[in-house]
Amino acid sequence: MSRICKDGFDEECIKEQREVYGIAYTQNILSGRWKYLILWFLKFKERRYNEIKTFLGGISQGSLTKQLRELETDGLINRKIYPEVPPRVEYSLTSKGEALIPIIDLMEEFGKRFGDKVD
Amino acid sequence: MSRICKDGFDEECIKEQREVYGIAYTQNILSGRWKYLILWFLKFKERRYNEIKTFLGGISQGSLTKQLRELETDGLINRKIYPEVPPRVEYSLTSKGEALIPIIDLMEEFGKRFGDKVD
DNA sequence: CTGTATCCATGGAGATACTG
DNA sequence: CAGTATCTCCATGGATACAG
Repeated sequence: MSRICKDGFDEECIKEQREVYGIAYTQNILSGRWKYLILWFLKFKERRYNEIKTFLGGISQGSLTKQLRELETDGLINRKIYPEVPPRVEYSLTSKGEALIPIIDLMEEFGKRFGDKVD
Repeated sequence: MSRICKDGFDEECIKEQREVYGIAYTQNILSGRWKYLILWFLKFKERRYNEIKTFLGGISQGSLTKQLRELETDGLINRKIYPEVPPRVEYSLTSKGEALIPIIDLMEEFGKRFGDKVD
């Protein structure tokens, strides 16, 4: 993300630097086609790798693993490994990840209200 | 966006189809590196093409025009042309676009709270 | 089951030049 | 001032094959 703000704007925008940065930050950690959906799916309970994969339908393993790693790196989800055979890994939201849920819920509402019907 | 949901999930997810679709819809109309920022910038007042361009800093004309057209097509912003010389065009939020502002504000808050400091 | 490694296709975004 | 038209580049994501 390149420079965001220049000078010469009205007072509403003075605080701009920080506000704009906040938006960009949030957008960045949510960038990726599946992250909103993964987070939304995790809000109910922790889920295993394959549950998420099935839920997302079309995603490939490579992509899913990558998205999951990014979410983990950004501190949005926990990854808990059970030393069993066959392996079991469960993903859950961190508190930071949970703080994102209200945003996703709002997006859901917006989409239901304004999106073209899907039925 | 490919298929989203399969069957066989717990009751929290029954309504899934509609909810997930809502999220995907909202995500889609906000896809693009600059749209959140453009919307945020318009929330204070209507703005001219070059104001937006300057505000965004690094964006090229080609990209800006494209993002603006998409926002207009999705019904998020109005484009008002003043038949003057030199030309003047002002962009403003539609009511649908305004409905997105709470989401962007939440993202801003989240970013300020959890993002690495920028000072 | 839960990954990793590799390659390839696609689309978003920037640069540049031109126009009413 | 406010665009349009091209062209190019690169990151993201998907497919496929292989592994602990």
